Amino acid sequence: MQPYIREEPMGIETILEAKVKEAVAELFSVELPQVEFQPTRKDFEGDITVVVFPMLRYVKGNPAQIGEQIGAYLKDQVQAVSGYNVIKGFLNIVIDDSFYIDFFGQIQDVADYGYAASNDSGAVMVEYSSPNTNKPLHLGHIRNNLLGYSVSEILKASGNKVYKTQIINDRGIHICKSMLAWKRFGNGETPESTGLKGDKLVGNYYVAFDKAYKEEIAAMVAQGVDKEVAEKEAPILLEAQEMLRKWEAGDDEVVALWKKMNGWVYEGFEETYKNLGVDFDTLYYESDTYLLGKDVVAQGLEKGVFYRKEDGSVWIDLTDEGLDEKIVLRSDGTAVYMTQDIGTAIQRVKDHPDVNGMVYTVGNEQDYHFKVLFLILKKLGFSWSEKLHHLSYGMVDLPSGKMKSREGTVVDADDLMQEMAQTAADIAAELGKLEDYSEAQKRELYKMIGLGALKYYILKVDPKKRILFDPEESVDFQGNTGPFIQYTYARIQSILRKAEETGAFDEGPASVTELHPKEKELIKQLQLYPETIQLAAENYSPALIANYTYDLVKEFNSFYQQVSILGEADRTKKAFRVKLAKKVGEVIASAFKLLGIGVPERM
RNA sequence: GGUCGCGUAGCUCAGCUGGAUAGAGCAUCUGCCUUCUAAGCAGACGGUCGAAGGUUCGAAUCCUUCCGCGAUCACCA
Repeated sequence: MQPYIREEPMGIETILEAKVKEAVAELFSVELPQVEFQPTRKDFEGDITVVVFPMLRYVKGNPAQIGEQIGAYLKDQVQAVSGYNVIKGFLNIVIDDSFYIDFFGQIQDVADYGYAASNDSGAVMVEYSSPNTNKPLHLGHIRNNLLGYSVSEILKASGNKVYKTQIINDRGIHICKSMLAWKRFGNGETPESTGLKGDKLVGNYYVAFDKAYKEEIAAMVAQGVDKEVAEKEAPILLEAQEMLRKWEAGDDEVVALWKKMNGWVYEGFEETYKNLGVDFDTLYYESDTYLLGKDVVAQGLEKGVFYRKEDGSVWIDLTDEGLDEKIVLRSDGTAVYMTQDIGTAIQRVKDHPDVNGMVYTVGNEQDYHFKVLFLILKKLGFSWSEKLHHLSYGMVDLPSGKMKSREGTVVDADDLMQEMAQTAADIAAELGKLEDYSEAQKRELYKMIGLGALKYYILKVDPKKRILFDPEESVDFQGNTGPFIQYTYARIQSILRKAEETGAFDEGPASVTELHPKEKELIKQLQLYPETIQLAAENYSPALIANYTYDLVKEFNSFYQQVSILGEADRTKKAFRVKLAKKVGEVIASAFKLLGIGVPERM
């Protein structure tokens, strides 16, 4: 989406900042570098508050008195200021209803209100998901996908061009383990023959490998072999390693099996991504990129960024930066993880020359890796290295501890989504809702609500905090939740349908001249949407969007409860309230779109 | 042990570059469906912001130390 360029309505802060400076210059002959504002607390009269204390560095005197003088000046000089009061060092300013009415008039027909005009600073590539292909996706991947997708949407809304990407870890010892186990124990099973999703089938063999491996170790230990030796020399492990060597050598049989099983996994992943509602613009495969980066290492050696040890391995010394020495090429000349990531980053810019920044959505267990990666790219002199960001997020843990695929202690992504939809269905049945809907309509709605609950539950938390997920305790559908917000949206749509039928919209151009306090609060909250998007983009934090939306919705429900919309006798007021409700609905839908959550017409 | 992150109500979380009496939801308890959808609204209860120092007119927020939890420090990815 390309937001069109337009004039943003001028915020009250911008106006007041200039006027407060003017007041201080006039009254005290002092230039103020900046003015500090905050929303007025609910227990005081006013809409916006100027904090006087910071001015005391420049203006000598009593804060209450200074506030009083500035207040009087503003009321006299600024049309939008209709009153003020001073409590201690806080100047609370009352903004006239007409200002908010005008503001609403300016935004009510702006379709993509809140979105910034596109900037020209180049595209951002956002990487997320990036799974291994030996097992199905689980709850940890869900957090990763939701964050990556949402941050992409937020960056777009804040004016950036975005490429969504992932690097699929399709090669390595892990997939060889699944392949070997399938070859040994699989009896030719396929997704078709078993009715299993491809990723699930392959994942089962990964577990089967681990079981056989552990049995071999136990048998060897029983025969007196040292445990550590057994772990390294168990025949099944040696065979898997041999398989990896054959793959790297391009062995026909191994490569064919590898293609077949990865193919199954991709079909399974595709289904999961589709259900989860995430997508990608470009894909990278590790099998294509794992050899990249070696030539860059050679260049780095020439430049003196890296150095070679006697055994031939190549390193970078980051001790000056407070980090350690890090290997970038093995003594046998093969690439390590870091080599690959250096090469892949450079490749991405080659493939997409407009890319001027990248976001890596990867768990915080890799904080150190990315710190080093970014530093290396900087030392290699790439201009875009300044604009790399590791979107580091906390792990999703179970009450029993870490999720481990090998041990089967994972919350499966497909199962979880299914359960959430089922919970939504149970609640709807209990409340006796929408009995006139067809089964297909219901199924679609429950999926939307279930996913809304799950996505909101995960995204409302600050990304860097770890999440403890208890499968025994279901995700809430009440209070600060996705369904609560969806429900409010549905209520608004219900009003709009009725307003349409009764023609409540068409009351001519005349607008209200005064606002109900709840209407004023709503417009103030709407005003915050554009800056919230910018803040969320700067901080790579969907949680800010979630919290904003919750505040807006809470405010609307309070308004809805206290003020009649369609029951209002005054036709002008009624039309205004309908339009206000419509705008709130649009912003809810817009904000939820940034979170990747849908909104229902009814629920 | 070194480095990084986190620690706010019984539970889950907000709290922007320091600003007024630290806010929500869940849970518990009270009211509100003959008026636009009660997955809602209004209210009660609940906190030495991990601890101690420091900077400041002012600290949950910044600095130092300590405690607790987690991650990381591989010629693994």
